[in-house]
Amino acid sequence: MRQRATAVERLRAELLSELLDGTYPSGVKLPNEDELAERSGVSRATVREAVGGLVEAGYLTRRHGSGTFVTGTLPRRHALDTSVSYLSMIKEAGMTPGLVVLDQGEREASAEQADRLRVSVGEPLLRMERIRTADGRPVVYSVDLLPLRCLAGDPAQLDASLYNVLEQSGHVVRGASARLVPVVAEQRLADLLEVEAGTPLLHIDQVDFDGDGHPVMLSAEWHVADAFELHINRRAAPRATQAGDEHA
Amino acid sequence: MRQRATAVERLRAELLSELLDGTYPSGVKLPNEDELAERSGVSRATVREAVGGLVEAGYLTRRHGSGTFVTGTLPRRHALDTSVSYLSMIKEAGMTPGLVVLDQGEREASAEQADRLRVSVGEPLLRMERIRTADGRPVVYSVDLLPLRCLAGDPAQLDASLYNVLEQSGHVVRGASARLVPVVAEQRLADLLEVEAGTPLLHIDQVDFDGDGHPVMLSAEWHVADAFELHINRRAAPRATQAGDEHA
DNA sequence: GAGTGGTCTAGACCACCGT
DNA sequence: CGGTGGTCTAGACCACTCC
Repeated sequence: MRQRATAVERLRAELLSELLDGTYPSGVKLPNEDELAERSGVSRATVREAVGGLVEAGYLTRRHGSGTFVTGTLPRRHALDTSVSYLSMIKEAGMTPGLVVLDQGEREASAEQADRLRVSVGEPLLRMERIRTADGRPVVYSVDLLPLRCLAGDPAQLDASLYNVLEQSGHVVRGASARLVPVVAEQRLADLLEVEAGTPLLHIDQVDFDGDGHPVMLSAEWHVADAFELHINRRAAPRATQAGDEHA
Repeated sequence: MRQRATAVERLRAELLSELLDGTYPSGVKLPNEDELAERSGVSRATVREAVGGLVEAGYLTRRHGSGTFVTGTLPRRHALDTSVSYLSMIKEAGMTPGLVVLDQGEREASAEQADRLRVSVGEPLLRMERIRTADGRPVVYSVDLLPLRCLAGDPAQLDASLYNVLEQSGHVVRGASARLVPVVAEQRLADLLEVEAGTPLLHIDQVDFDGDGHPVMLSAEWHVADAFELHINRRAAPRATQAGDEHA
């Protein structure tokens, strides 16, 4: 199940560790790409790929002709496009995360759930209904569903993030497709999240995928709007060939 | 001002055109990477980079050992992480886009606006207040602010997308940082968007950046929730080196 | 085993930045 | 001008899929 990490992944993880432990503080210039390559015993192309991932994630900034620099301000830690674990998002926002399990049990997959998880109808699923808190205040109510056979070990031992549990079972979550829907809290949600009925909430309906692109978890979440800021970083889409590109 | 397109960009645009014009219909397998390379007169690395962008954008799917395939169904979705122009998003969703200009004028940058746009307080800004429609129905109300000096030509000639206008002025929008806030429509917004007061809306507060990373536009938008689906594709963040990666 | 994408190398030249 | 990132090449070997 475990696969040897690539040179790119190893170098990227090493660089990130050095960024986090202060070896390269904010604003400083990294060694140039040739030197990083030589130092790590890899080619420059490998360095560029490793560094590129950290640039995309916001840790580093490249300046053509000048160098590669550690990003001054902290990257958007709670950016919806990159982060996947709310536990770490809350922690990195400087708040104390908490978790209240409202319900934990086994369900059979409905037709729709089976379709989205690409399993058979009736497949046994673990269902977790929880509330996340930040500094004691409810911020997210969520219902997660995942196939029991994706889990190794004792399902009762589910203290940590479901992402960690999945990872220990050989399913590293590599990405997700999420649908965003603004809603207003009806009475039950309002009570759970300790807000007034009618308060605007952000509903996120999400499918998580592992490294092979297989769906491994369904998450339905309701976020309190002002608990902490939800950000996304957007990139321009690729563009087709068009006329008029060649004239002066 | 015009910069020669790279081989990667040219090939990517050419492939995208062929995807859109039906040369490669849904589900079919693309020629393999060696053949694409030879056919286009570039190296395989260049092909991989061009194709990789289209995979990220969701047009293509790679299957290790099998080939690269045209993504099956193009879902009607509003992918907030990749697209930046709503005009084209609405078009690509198969609906007819419309635009109603409520107000267009010049304002001086406030302290907060100047800070976010990195210009001086009082800098003249173009302000556009508009409503986008899809098949005649209001879907987005927006207020855009951008420095007048970012614009070339006649400011009265603003029929097209602001992104196009910026591009023709030498500021290609390459990305954006957006804050998402679920809200409920107060009376004025409800009237403008033809919904009832209290209807949940998604508010997006955004800064657009050009290729150099300089902010070029502020956008405040309010989206009708059920007009079409708002999606984001999430990717796992890079991870630092950790213990326990080497055991069997 | 043949075909394909996944990773990596060593080296080249270009474009941009600052002095 | 030297240093840096940006682009690209030609080729190699590996890992996976399917026949």
